[in-house]
Amino acid sequence: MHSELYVITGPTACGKTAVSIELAKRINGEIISADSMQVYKYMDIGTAKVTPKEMRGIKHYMIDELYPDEEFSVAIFQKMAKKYIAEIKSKGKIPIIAGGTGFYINALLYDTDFTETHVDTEYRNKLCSLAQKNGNDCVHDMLRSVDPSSAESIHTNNLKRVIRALEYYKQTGCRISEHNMIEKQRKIVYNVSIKVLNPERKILYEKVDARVENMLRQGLVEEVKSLLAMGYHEGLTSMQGLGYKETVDFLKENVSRDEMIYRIKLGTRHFAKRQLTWFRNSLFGEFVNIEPDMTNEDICNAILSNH
RNA sequence: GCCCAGAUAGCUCAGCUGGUAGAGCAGUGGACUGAAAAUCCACGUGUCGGCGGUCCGAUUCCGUCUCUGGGCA
Repeated sequence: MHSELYVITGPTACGKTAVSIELAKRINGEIISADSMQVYKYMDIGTAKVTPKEMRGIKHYMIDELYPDEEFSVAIFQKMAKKYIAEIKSKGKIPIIAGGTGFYINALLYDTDFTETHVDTEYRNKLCSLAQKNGNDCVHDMLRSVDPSSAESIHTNNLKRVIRALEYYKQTGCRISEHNMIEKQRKIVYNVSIKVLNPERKILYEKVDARVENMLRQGLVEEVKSLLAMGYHEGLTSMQGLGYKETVDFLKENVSRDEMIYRIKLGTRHFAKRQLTWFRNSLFGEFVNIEPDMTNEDICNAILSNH
């Protein structure tokens, strides 16, 4: 094993957690979670967070780092993860990045530059209400006038990204399209082995359904109730997570329990599909096909064999 | 047994008075560089239940059969 860093990723419910722990045991590693939701405290069932028992003594980072109302972003993730990589290495151990948020993994591996801007909620809200009043075209036209290239590549209806591009221009005076072009030239800064766990699609979807059923059995609804009781409202980014927003809708009696379950399963399937698109076209990880009868040891062998 | 209503894409259904079909959802592919479990885009041929008949031409009209609801006995 010549890699200084391992990445274990894959679509949700593919079995990353158990495999990464097995790998950590095998190579004397510690795990950094690359997951946009498991960072939050109190959100355990809905995020399928590793339990202390499952960890089997392997130290995990980037889990339970924040309260559900704290700001989190790819930039914060990158900064913290870099720190933890150094920490793990200094102990003579091997860092393993495990998680399904491809965007975060890329930012870390390519060491994307995020130092120039901050979140401007006021400006975002202003643009948002402008779009609501005058239509998405209005805001998109604003972008076209300052950054035609971005306007060209970002669809009018993708308000979030249109707003971010405008925010970037407002704060830096530069076009985000130019910034992105420069950042895209970056090379991976680690000697890393990137593995994408890839079960057959049909089996993956069955696993997703089973996992959702299990979450309900474990008390997802109670978890969401308790978050709401603690004052974490539905508008928070954390509460927009899969399983959380649907459960809030159920508790508000907007949808039936069956409808809630259907939506969580469906949303999770869609999510898994989006993740795979990212892994294929942006992360360029090596896909490891997972057969139903493979044990975690088998999968680790496959991960370690060709490197 | 009789009466009524249905039978159209994987699912739910649209298809004025006949010119071989179209939406939503599902599914698939894609984008993404400080909200990413978010946000956004693209892609719709299927014995129009079976068999006959009328017609230049039937998913559309007629007959009949099968099946599914509902009602009456």
